[in-house]
Order: sequence, then C-alpha cells, then structure tokens
Amino acid sequence: MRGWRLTAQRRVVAEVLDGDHVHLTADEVHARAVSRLPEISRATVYNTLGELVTLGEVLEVATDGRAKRYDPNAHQAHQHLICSGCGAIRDVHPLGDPVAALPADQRFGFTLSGAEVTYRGLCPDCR
Amino acid sequence: MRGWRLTAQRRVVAEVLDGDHVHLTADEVHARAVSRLPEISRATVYNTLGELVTLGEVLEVATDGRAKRYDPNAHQAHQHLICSGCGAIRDVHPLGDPVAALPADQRFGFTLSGAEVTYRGLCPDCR
DNA sequence: GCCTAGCTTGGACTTTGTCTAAGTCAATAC
DNA sequence: GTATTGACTTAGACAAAGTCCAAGCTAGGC
Repeated sequence: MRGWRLTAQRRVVAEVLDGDHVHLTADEVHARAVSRLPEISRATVYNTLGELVTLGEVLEVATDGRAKRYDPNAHQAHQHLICSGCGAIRDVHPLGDPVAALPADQRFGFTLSGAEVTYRGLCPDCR
Repeated sequence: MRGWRLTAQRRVVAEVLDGDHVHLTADEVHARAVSRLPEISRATVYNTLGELVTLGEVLEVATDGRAKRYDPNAHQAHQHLICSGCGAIRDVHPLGDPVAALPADQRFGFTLSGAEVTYRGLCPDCR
C-alpha cells in the first residue's frame, strides 16, 4: 500500500493540465475538473497540483502576485513573456543560460538552482 | 489645490521604505508605520504604496505568489536572488541586458518593456 | 471480500488585498 | 488669519486565493 494511489480525481486533474490550455490558475483547473467529475473539491485540486509540482511534472508560475498559474510544460526549460495589457502568457526560449549571467561575486555564497525570467511588454492586440 | 498632498501618513510610509530594511511586504510596512503613527490605516498604506509604484519611486516584486514586496531601490536596474530555504532576498546585478537574450522570433510581435530575473538557490546558512 | 493507509470532502479559517461611505485636513484664495 | 474645497484617511465590510481539519470513503494489497 505504499506509493501514489491513482484516483479518479488525480486522473482528472492531470488530464485537465494535459489539454491545450496552458497556464491555468488553480481555480480554472478546478472549474474544468468539475465539468468532468462534478463532486471534486477545491482542496483536492490544490493537493494534487501541489503533488504534481513536487514530482516535477508541473511548474508553478507566480507572475502577477494574484493567483499562481500551473504550467504543464515542466520538462523543457523555458521562460515567460507576459502582456502588461491583457495578461496573456507565452512560453519563450531565450538564448543562453540566464544563470550564467550572474557572476560569482554576485552570488553571495548561494548555491544556485535556477533562474526564472519574466519578459513584460504589450502584445500586438493591446498596442 | 492640484497635485500631490504631503500628509503625515505619506511621509511615514516613505520613511519606512527609506530605512535599511528592504523588500518589505505591505503588512510589514504597515507594522513599521504604525509604530511611528499609530492611527495609520492599512488602506492608506496600500494606497500610498500603489502611488509610489505608479510614480516609479518603488518597485513591486511578486516573488512567491504570496504577499507582494516593495523594493525602494527603483532607480537602479537590478534583479533578485532568493533563498529557497529561508526566503531571504538580495539585490544582484547580472551581466548584460536580459532583454537582449530574447531573439526577435521569440517576441511574437510584443513590444518589450523589460525583464525580471529571479535567481533561486540556497544561501550559506540554509545549506 | 476485508482491511487499512492514504485520499477526498466540505466547510471553517487565514492571508492578502480592495472598496466604500463618512469624516478630516492641506493648500490655496481671499 | 480664515474660509473653502477637493483630495486624503479611516474603519470596517468584502473578496480572492489558499490552507487546514475532522470525518468519511476507497484503491490496492492480502
């Protein structure tokens, strides 16, 4: 009885994230999950998202200080480009490793594990 | 009667941010402000912080999806290094302009206004 | 088919932030 | 100096996002 139990709820949350809708908030994940499994609770969605993040299957992105968003594209390094007007988010792939831009004398003894880059601007529609 | 009125409350909020304590949350700013001006309200602290951000005097940093932090060091471009253990934040100055790392074919027609980089790692104390 | 550790549920609770109506006051005009 | 007035402040209600908990349910091992 060790290990991770595959329940209907977890399957549904995973399926929602696998869809073509990326960067959903927890509430949006819950709304879509409810349409497939009406009795699923918010707490379970939060629990499952947290587990997926811990397992490294999903990335948490805190882009605006309000709701966190969940990004299923965790297996490929990428950064985010966000429209300051409408909030649209795109995955982008900058050149080079952002971590390399931080010189040793700016690391203050930290062991770096990574860097997140958020590009901001206006999308064509908002301009 | 046009323009920006200098009130005791606004002065206190500005003074709190000018101290050596950087990257405070709104609640921390409020707590420190209360110790100088006991009747100041939370709403006024939020209002004033919002105005300072609009004026470009202070930077809002959303590092962890919880409370936003306010960074008085707005006049010098810099990025942040955060300890995954204790949450400590340091200002850092990476080499080069992060915006330059995003090639044109990755900008999707956006007009870029800037980039925020968050380096993550463990500080010497947490290791 | 039973058993049980682990999962789910609903609701209370917390944290962070916003809004509003009413009262107050800084800066200008006189 | 005083009156005026529109911007500012206040307390508290409200809202959004997320966490916690006790009670009940269930997948998977036996």
